[in-house]
Amino acid sequence: MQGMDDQLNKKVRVRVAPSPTGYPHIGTIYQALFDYSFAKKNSGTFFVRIEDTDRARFVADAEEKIYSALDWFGLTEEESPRKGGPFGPYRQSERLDIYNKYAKELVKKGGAYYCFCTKERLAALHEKQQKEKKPTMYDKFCRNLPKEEVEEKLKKGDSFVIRLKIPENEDIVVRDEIRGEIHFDSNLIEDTILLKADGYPTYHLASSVVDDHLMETTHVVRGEEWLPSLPKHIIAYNYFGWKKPLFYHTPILRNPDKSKLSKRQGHTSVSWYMEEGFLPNAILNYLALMAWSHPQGKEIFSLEEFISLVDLKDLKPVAPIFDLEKLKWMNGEYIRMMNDKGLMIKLKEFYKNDPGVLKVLNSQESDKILGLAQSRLRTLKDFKDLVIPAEAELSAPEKEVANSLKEKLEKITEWNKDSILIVMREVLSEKKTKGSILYKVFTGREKGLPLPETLEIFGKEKAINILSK
RNA sequence: GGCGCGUUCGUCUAGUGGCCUAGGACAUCACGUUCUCAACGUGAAUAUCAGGGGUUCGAAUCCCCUACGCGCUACCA
Repeated sequence: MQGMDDQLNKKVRVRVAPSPTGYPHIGTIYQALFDYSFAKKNSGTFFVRIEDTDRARFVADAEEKIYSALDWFGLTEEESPRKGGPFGPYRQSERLDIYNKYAKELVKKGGAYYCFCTKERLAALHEKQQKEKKPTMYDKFCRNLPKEEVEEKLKKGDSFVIRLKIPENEDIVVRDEIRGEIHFDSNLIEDTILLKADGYPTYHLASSVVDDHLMETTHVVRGEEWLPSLPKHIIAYNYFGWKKPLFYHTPILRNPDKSKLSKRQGHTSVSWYMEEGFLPNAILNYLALMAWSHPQGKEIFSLEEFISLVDLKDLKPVAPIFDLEKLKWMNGEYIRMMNDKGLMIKLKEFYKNDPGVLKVLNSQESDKILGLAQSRLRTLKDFKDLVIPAEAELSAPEKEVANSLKEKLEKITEWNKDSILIVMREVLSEKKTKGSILYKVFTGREKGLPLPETLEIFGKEKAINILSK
């Protein structure tokens, strides 16, 4: 507990550290939500570090997209490559000399060593280990190479990596603040690579140790998939003699089949949620619920409320299945909580490239239409089907209903929703049909915004026109 | 295979030794309202708390074992 007190005495600094290897992942937002909220609660700093050390998977505009995703959710960071800050640079590819320096320092301290093994040798080794059903891990071949031999190879310009020297025969005890103490047998931990042959660091050196230390991260919030490598990081911290941050491994989001949330089964891309008309606050609320529950059991709560209540140690260790249905329900709740103006802004933004819908939104009657639509939306995307009729062929009986309706509507002298409703009822009882058929006639769908109200808004002429088509 | 984490309704969960014959939410179904679809209201169904052993007067809650699920096991993060 000593460690915890120490950390709390320092200014809270938490980070989200995405890799620009694709479009922003909902999991990154999930992490950022806890980071951001915890930082705000403790008047700390939330910052972004871009982990672009994997050149093979690098995607050029991914970083830009990460920022716009963060902004969209209102989880804007204080320090980052785009904003700068006192601990920069915040892009790992610009910190290569730093990692290099610390890797070599670790070698000097005896906590790491040069390894000249070829990928071919490693591949053969793993194959052999697999055949023998032994753990596939590095056999420490270069761990005790004579100094002179190492010097010579380096001078010759041989390709090398630097590996972490894992102590032998030790019970490594690490602490995850959510789960408590965890024990690992050091003999089962690989002498992991810290610095790659291309001079780039791996996560184990750059992110988890050097950067988090140099950037004074106090609380590391990261996915559960990192738990197995925690002992490596702890060992490295110990070699350096650095004070460790507190570690929180958040439960991973899962697909309906329980595997790690993936593109194939779930929706992982932030842009998908944007395109489907989800509200950022609703998503955040839902995400918070995935690893945390409100002390009073509330399910709907604002970011502000979450910030005021959140404590990282209350996060749950159980990996939840991401339920899109519940998210949709929640999104609908958020839509219903908005005032007319707020909803209008969201809709105009969402449909900015859709002239058809935009025309409705910019019309005189838009407020009334929004009022009718609001309780019928689960996502912003639902709005279009409510206001833009579908192309549909009417059957013979449907045409008959349409004609009868037209005839009666034309006779109305006082055009309002009550008189329209009377006519609708007449038609329904004469033709002995359900109300849905009236909707089919007007909208091409068997459902829609309440007809008396919408027809009143449209006016007699327009209503008759629709039926004349 | 090895190591680690996890396990309460289909799903998200409440629950920290007696208030639990297990509560809430989503989804489902029914009813009410009704011009359709929603929204809203009421109600129903769904969990032998993974299984088995302990500890205890008493266990979903503590301990052990087993099973199952997931994660990791890369010069990815």
